[in-house]
Amino acid sequence: MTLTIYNTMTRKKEPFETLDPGKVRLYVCGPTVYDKAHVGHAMSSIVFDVIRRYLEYKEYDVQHVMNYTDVDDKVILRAQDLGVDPLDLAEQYIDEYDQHLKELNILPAHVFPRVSTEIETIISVIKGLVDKGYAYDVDGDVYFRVAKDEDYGRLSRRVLEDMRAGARLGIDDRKEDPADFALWKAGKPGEPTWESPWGPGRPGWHIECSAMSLHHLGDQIDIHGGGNDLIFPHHENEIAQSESYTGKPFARYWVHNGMMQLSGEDMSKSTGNVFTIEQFLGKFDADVLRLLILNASYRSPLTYNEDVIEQAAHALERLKGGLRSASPLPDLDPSEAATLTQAAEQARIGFETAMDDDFNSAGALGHLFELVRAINEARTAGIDEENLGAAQDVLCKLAGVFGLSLTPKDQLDAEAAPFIDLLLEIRRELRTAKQWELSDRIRDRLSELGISLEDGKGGTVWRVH
RNA sequence: GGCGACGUAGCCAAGUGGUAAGGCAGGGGUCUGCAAAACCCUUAUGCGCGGGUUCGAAUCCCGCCGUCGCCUCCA
Repeated sequence: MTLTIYNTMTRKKEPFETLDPGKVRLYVCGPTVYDKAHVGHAMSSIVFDVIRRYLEYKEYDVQHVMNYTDVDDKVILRAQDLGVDPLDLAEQYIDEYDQHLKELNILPAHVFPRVSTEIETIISVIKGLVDKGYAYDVDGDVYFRVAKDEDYGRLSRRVLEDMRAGARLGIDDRKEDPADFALWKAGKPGEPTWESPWGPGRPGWHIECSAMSLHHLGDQIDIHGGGNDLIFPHHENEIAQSESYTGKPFARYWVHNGMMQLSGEDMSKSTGNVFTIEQFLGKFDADVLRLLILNASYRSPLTYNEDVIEQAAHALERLKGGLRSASPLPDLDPSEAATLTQAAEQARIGFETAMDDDFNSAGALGHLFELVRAINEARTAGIDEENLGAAQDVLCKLAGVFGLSLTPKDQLDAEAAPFIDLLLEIRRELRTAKQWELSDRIRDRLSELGISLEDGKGGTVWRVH
């Protein structure tokens, strides 16, 4: 089966072909670290994590780079407000985001470059652009000469003329063209600055990604990702910079995730202000956020509200339910095993077919649930552990492509288990004696403490809910 | 104003020409002492509205209505 990927550049799904066979160079634009990260940032990281996991599932060797923008207007402004050093502030949020990536079970990129550690490359790229006539300096600033790039605007399908007419900010008449953008900004007091051929200053926003991608992945990459809010101007400008500098096509596939709908007062009410990743993880499992995202197309805007979170939480319970252990019965119809094996195989094929179609995770998820049902049916029929386990392995492997851990919530201390078992033992005797009131009280009280009891044919099992 | 998305059941959502996946919620049932979980049945003759093309349309075309994003701060 062939993987097809929607390419923002062509606005079409295209068969996926890599520059080097079996190897994928993946660059994803990471956050500007000026504040706590919110679930929208998590969405982007999760989307590209799943893309990476699926590529690796298909046995591609993926080289993944994600940057942190630690030098930027927003960081500087925020630091000035707080009266702290901008780089320290950035460092703090980078640490936090690193932690979030772990908690969200996102595979770490192979390289996490930052502006502050890539100044050398950035300056040499800017220098190259100036030498080739694609950039010019004015009073310590360096601007990209948009007019010199005849392809400018082809990713966002914008016409240069319209952009000039629509220029909103005060026109800076030191620029040759209102559409020209900054590669290097002359330093101002209180800002972090570095020495450069144009005097002390700092990089503009767009140049960092061109430079980092070039530095860590080479002149050309397979996939460049980010939120669709970055298409213009950020990615458009990256293309202009990179291609003007190398003279080669930059990224083969431009992949953009849709925005999580977070703005507006209605939204803050409906979510109880669970916006930051920290807040979300304080209340819900990381798998819930994954499921919420994977249930929809990565390219579409995503509804984010309390209902949807609840639904995802319930859906997660159902998925986990598929992993419960067998309760084998002796008089099993032998065809059950064959039926289950076939269901697992169908789920695998369905999953891959969906994912091959531009990472259709919602379609793929449907196949996971179908497998869960088949597993549950087989368990009810009394299938043996080995056959059930084989199907559950398929479920886990496919769920793993989604980065779902499906692990139970923080299990109680191991010390609690014997006491729960003791209560169950007493309850069993009470039930034998038909002391329903007392036995139900144990069940109800345990439930309040977060332990669910399930009375089955083989006895009572408990789990944390 | 320019560019671009989207509108499928109570909610989320897949599905780009062949007769509507999946999840959540709801209803009925099996199991159970009662529950829970699980399983079975059930919930859109219908895909924003109106036309058109076609043997056949959620899917293609035209118009209208509505929601949203971007237009040099943004994952």
